[in-house]
Amino acid sequence: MTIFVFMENNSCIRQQADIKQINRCKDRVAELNGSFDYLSNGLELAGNNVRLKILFLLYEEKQLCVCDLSDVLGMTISAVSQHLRKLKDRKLIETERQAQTIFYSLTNEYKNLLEPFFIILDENKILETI
Amino acid sequence: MTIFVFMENNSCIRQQADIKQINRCKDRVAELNGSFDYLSNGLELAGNNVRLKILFLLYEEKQLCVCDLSDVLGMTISAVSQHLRKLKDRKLIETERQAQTIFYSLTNEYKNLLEPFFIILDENKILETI
DNA sequence: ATTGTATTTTAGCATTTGCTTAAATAAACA
DNA sequence: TGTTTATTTAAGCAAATGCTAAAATACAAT
Repeated sequence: MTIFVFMENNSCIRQQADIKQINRCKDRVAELNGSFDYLSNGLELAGNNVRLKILFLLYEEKQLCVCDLSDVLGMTISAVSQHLRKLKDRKLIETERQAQTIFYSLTNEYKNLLEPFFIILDENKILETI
Repeated sequence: MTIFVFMENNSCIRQQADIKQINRCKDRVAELNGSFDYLSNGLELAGNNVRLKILFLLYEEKQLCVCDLSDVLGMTISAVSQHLRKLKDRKLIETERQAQTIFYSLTNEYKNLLEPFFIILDENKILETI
């Protein structure tokens, strides 16, 4: 049985396009599609300035409540709560109730994933890294 | 000279709040403020599913043009071009013209910063890492 | 049961995002 | 010089985001 693989250049207008390269890229994107979704799902939330601070503070302090965070960040409790909800919905953080206070902490999953950044941040070495 | 540091709990309503902890957090946020800005600036863009793919493809292939990317991603050239513009405006990528084709590539700065993620993605080990 | 404390949720609104389609540039080449 | 090729830009629009202010919920303590 012969399988014909037509590597025609049907959408890229560029005439000198490297069709092998393009097909390699297509395969790669298809192969890693789930990982892209997972990663962008997390980075989308971590990319917000306020939420990045929240995530980092939880990394450093292990656990904090909305009220602590609203104080630290100088924001409304309601605003912070809404950020926490997004982070919780997507499993970046989890909750534990202690009496009347609800403490938030990083899930292990995302602690591991975001750690490379937190280490850089922790040492304030952003400018050295780049 | 004596400096009085009033550690009153003036905004967090929670009565048992750990004021030392809150002040430590406030100092940390103030100290790392520039780094938070820098990092969220990049992650905000990398957090988009399409742009994450673009960044990763540039990481793997060294350089690609809009047309290649539009083909690989199955998107309009215009749509991809607008993503590339954002990435270029914020210095995540840079351009080099070769004849009629404009090639995009990662800046060293962000190649280093995003590398931890790309390595995980590259090996498709997201599920092992977390 | 009632009050107080901690937090979430809802509705509303201005702003931003990401796309589409169409028009505009920019440089190579006949 | 005009045409082709590669790409960007602009206008427009639906959907998403992030906040405020007000109302609702959850649990503790009396």
